[in-house]
Amino acid sequence: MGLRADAARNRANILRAARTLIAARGERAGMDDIAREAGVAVGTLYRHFPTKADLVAAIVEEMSARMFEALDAAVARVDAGGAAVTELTTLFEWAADAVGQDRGVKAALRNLGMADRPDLEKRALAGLSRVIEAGRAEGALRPDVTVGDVVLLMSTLPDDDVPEPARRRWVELALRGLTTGTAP
Amino acid sequence: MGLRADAARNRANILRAARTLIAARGERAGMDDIAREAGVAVGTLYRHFPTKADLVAAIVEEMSARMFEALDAAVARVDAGGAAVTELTTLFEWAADAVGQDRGVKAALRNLGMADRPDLEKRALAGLSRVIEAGRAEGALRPDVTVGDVVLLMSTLPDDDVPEPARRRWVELALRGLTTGTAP
DNA sequence: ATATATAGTGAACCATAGCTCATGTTGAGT
DNA sequence: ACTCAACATGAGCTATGGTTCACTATATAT
Repeated sequence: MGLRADAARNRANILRAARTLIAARGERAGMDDIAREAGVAVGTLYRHFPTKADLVAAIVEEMSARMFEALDAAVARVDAGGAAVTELTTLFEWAADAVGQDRGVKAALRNLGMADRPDLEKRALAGLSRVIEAGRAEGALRPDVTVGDVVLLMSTLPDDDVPEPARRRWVELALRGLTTGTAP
Repeated sequence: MGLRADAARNRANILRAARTLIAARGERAGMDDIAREAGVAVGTLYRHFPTKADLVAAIVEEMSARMFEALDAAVARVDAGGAAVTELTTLFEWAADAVGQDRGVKAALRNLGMADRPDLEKRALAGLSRVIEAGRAEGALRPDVTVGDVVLLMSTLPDDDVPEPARRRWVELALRGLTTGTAP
């Protein structure tokens, strides 16, 4: 068998605490703080995650999972005949919201560009490719737009030190750079 | 009279060292390192700059000065009848290069948005306004583009952890969001 | 019920980095 | 030359934060 019952419970509590604190304070969240929030001693924390980097990686992976859900949903809608630009817009807005609420998301977005998990990266890029290809076929996206462009833009989404309306405006401007729409 | 001869010399050395190390390592540059690079003891460093924030502020101010030169030159060319979009492009490309070579520039760019030095901020925004207004008049910039948009985009320029060609591509995409040009 | 591997505890360790201060040095005015 | 305020020095203080480990507790298989 695998984990002891109490160990499993603690692991879950640690992840929940880390999620909360990293969302709020980013990597500035301390190991002692996370342990206290989880109702656990530091040593226990280190039993489950031998290093802070490991813990952060676990959280970032959770973020990535949420991103995949959003991406998969978008791809599904595109495959069902939905407008690709609409879906791309939705994705950007989803990311902007996520970045605003959770400091860990930025790291997850960066992970898309740089290869930390080659397998997942492949999957993400494949999904995005699907959407972008469709958008180009529709003539709604400029013909030279690549997956790299989208990843590049997403990974430079403004942090949450930029107020919400500005972040939304940023998305609007970024999308204009990708789409074929002309000025009003 | 003001500074003693040796004090002035040391101050200059400190600023030079700080410039170099902050350009290379950003705010991660340590006070001890800067002092050693300047050929000076830490205490001397602290005599001239009572706190690290003060030293960084001094360097950021130097960066701002360089930015002003670029901006003023652009404004002058626009006033002389130059194309505003061209100048805006030049500004973005200048900033992208600067960010790539110097980690301190990012902080200086952020200072444009947030008010740290209200007087200088006013001047920067006035200059940018001039260029943007001209661009709109030419019909080369979309009518709804504001100074805030440009500052917003500039402050999210990719760091130097993004390779050079990608940074340049980013500028291209960002400018597309501001200009009226259609897809090729 | 007992044994024991597995897990938990938290005080202490260590490295880093900003900063201080008692002491020594020197530029510049007389 | 002499003086002294201004300046420089650098060992060490302090706070922070990741990490360890000797010891204690307990879940679970028998």
